[in-house]
Amino acid sequence: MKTKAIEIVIIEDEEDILELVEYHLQKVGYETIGFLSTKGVEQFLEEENPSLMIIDRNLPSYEGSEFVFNLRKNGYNIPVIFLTAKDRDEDIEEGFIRGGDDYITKPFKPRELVLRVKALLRRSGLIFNEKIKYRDIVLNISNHKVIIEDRDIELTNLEFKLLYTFIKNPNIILDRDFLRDEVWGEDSINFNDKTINVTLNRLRKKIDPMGEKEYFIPVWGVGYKLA
Amino acid sequence: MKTKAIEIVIIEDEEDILELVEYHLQKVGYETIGFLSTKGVEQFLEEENPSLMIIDRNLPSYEGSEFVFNLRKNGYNIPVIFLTAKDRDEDIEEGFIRGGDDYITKPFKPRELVLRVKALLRRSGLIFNEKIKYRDIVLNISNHKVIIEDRDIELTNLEFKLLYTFIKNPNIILDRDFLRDEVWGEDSINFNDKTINVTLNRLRKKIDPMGEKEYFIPVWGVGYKLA
DNA sequence: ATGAATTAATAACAGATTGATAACATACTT
DNA sequence: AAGTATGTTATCAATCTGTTATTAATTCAT
Repeated sequence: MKTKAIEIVIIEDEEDILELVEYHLQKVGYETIGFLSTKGVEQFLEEENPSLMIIDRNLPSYEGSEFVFNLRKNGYNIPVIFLTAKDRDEDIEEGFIRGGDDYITKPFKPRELVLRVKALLRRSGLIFNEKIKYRDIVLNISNHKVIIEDRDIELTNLEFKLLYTFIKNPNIILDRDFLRDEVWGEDSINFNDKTINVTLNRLRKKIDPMGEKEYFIPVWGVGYKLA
Repeated sequence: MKTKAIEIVIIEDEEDILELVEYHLQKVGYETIGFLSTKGVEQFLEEENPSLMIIDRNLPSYEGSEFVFNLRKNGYNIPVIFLTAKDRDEDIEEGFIRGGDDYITKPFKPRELVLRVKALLRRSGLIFNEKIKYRDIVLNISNHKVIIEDRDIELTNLEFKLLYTFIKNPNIILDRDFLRDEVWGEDSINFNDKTINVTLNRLRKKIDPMGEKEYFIPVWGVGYKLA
């Protein structure tokens, strides 16, 4: 599983605030890059593809929300949080209308900022929780451990990927093509029909040896569904 | 193709606030459904797959953020906005930690609420369970589930495709050639006249065992019509 | 209106397709 | 090279689905 570092752009002309924000974000593991103005930011977005942007509105030479509006117009879809002293109702509305995803007013609480960043990243599909839970299954993404009812269960890499795929899409029928692409990769050639059956069965045996949980419901002629 | 309305669930025990929120959301074109407590909400989510949820925290019998936490545990990934009077720093943090996407404190500004809803919907615009309704039939395309009057009905893949075809074309006479092409595929060769009859009958038995609904009207010598 | 002809509904059966499982073979890791 | 992980094949079991046969309903000509 690929764990790409998450990089966050912060645009803020007051250096002490910039440092404060960077400090708190770095503390929880994000990479940050600060700008004192919007200058050079667009080029940076183009080259680096950062995951999120935090931007002040009162910036020298280019008002923050206008800058975001222009980014959106140019097709940039990066998640944006405004962090600004402009706190009138109209200001906040303007922030959203011009393409912001969240709006935090100064003075701000660092922990709330971090949580809002995390929530927005999660909703944007850029991070996943290190742990995912479904029914009584707990998946620990970082160490590939699976815990079910306080029992540690060892899964192979393939089995883990398969289970992870289902837990990301619970209650949805995943057809065999999708599973093949997602778990085995799109370039898997000469893919045997039964490979999925067998792998899924090995997974079933491990996470539910008694066969009483009915995690995976076969959908005849289509695929499986995690119930 | 008909654009699916966006449906928003609001859980709020103070009726005047509930009405106020519904009013403002409806004004900008969203469908809303209000609940005075969390009772029945989970079942509703299962059946209707609404696009977003707004929830108070001080609710009778079930604290809002705990409810959301439990939803997340059960695999529901619906975007959630807390709308609550609980405004201490720890409350807000808790809201995000338990799975909220946004947190608005009362008293709130209706226009900001609407904008935050819109922003969150835009950012979430990933996969929503597609569902189609006709009369009292609810088809969930993503899990092939059929719900009729609160009853889950199991259909085979073929039966589902057949029903889906009719629900896509309600009140229109579908002739046998069309049904064959659509459900069985254009390359189906040596197609027996009676196959459609039998399959349709099996479907009828399952979705209307008492035979009182008259979903499918036979059109003599032509095909069938979903009434 | 009546009965023959045509089509639809229904039940029962059979074959075909698919899934589950075990056993084996190969590939991969260390 | 040993041990694990994964893919392949074969067999069995489950469940769909198509066919056929029979009965019921509808149309149409008389």
